[in-house]
Amino acid sequence: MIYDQVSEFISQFPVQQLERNDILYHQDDTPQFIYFIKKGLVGLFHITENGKETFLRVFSDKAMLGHRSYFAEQNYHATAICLSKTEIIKVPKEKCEEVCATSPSFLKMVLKRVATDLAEAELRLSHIQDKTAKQRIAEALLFLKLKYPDITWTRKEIAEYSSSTHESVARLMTELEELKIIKKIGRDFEILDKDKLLHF
Amino acid sequence: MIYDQVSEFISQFPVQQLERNDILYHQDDTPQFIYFIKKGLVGLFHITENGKETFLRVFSDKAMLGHRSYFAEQNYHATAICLSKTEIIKVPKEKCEEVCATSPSFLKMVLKRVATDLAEAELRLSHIQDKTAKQRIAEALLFLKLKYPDITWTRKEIAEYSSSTHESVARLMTELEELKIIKKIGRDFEILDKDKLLHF
DNA sequence: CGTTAGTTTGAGGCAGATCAACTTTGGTGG
DNA sequence: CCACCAAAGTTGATCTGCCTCAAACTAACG
Repeated sequence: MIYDQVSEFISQFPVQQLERNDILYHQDDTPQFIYFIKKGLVGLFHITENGKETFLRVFSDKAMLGHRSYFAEQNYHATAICLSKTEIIKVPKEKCEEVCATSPSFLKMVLKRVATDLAEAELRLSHIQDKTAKQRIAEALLFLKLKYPDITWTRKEIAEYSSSTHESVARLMTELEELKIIKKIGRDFEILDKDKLLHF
Repeated sequence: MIYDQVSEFISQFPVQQLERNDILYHQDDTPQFIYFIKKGLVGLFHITENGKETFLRVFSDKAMLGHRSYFAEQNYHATAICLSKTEIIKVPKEKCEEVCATSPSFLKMVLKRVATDLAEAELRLSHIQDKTAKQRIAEALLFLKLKYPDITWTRKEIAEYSSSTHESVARLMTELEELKIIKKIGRDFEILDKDKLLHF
């Protein structure tokens, strides 16, 4: 775990309290920090010229973010937005160089993380060809709700994660409720039958 | 450049001659080597259960491959296939550990490469939502032909790179020829008007 | 040449995006 | 604590891009 490895080091930096919808950094900005989540949830979203959003990654407790751009030596390719109350530690990028220099195992862990994320992104790419929108939405419901059960995911977020639209998500959720596979609770929902949802 | 950095080290390993369609490694296999291309072209393809192929990455002279799986400590998530006559150097993975241990700058360069590829994959994901199949095919034609002009790309390869079908590629190419934007030459083609193709 | 992998073209169908109108939810401020 | 209202969700109707299937053609290599 990267966080545990560097927890002592990052404890020297102040913790910042953020609310839902607060922005850590904007697409196209130049990296100044690497961020660590002490507690909370952050989403990474890419926005195209004509306003289409794609939900790229989720970060939760002890996750690091901003590292991809930093190590690629690029501006941020996406925007990081808080999905809940979140406690963040910002490490100035100059300090990161110190860590990289002193701890080669840190680099190796970051590389492992990024290499894993690359496979995930490429498999999602392949997935889009292969599965119907309904299947992708079903999988997004499973992934988001099982992994992050405390968040009331909006239809829009689910759609942007599954490469679909909020209308299609609403329609499928109605269908899934009739089949007793999920149960809607206000704007939230719970999963009643994992297996049926997985093999939908 | 990673290759130049390690060229002396890898020169101790034999060069292997491969032909078009030869396979470097198969999806799901466990990594045993890291591969360096001395000369030639290799494509990385993911195949889903029901046989849909996605063209993930292209590797040319001096490129490294197999590193993602090695550093993620995963089996290969895709298959590497030669797109032309290719000279390959295979470095056993035990030897890689030596390099990583002795050369921290090597790790940093690999991390930069993988972090860059991650952005590219995620932007392609976002792209699929945003652009029509025609636009994506036009961009694939540009990318593949301008960057690797000596290859006669098949319609299938272009389709798998642009998340489309070989029929749609053929149709668009006919249309683009009528508009004098490209010119078909046997199975190959050349680009007559870059700008029009880019803004199609 | 003959063979086969690759290409082209047509016809048809449908998944799911889009647009629009209406309802519900849940936070907030009086 | 309730009333309000903006944001989120629902549902219907429509429309079309492009995928799929099929069949005929042709380039290129041995």
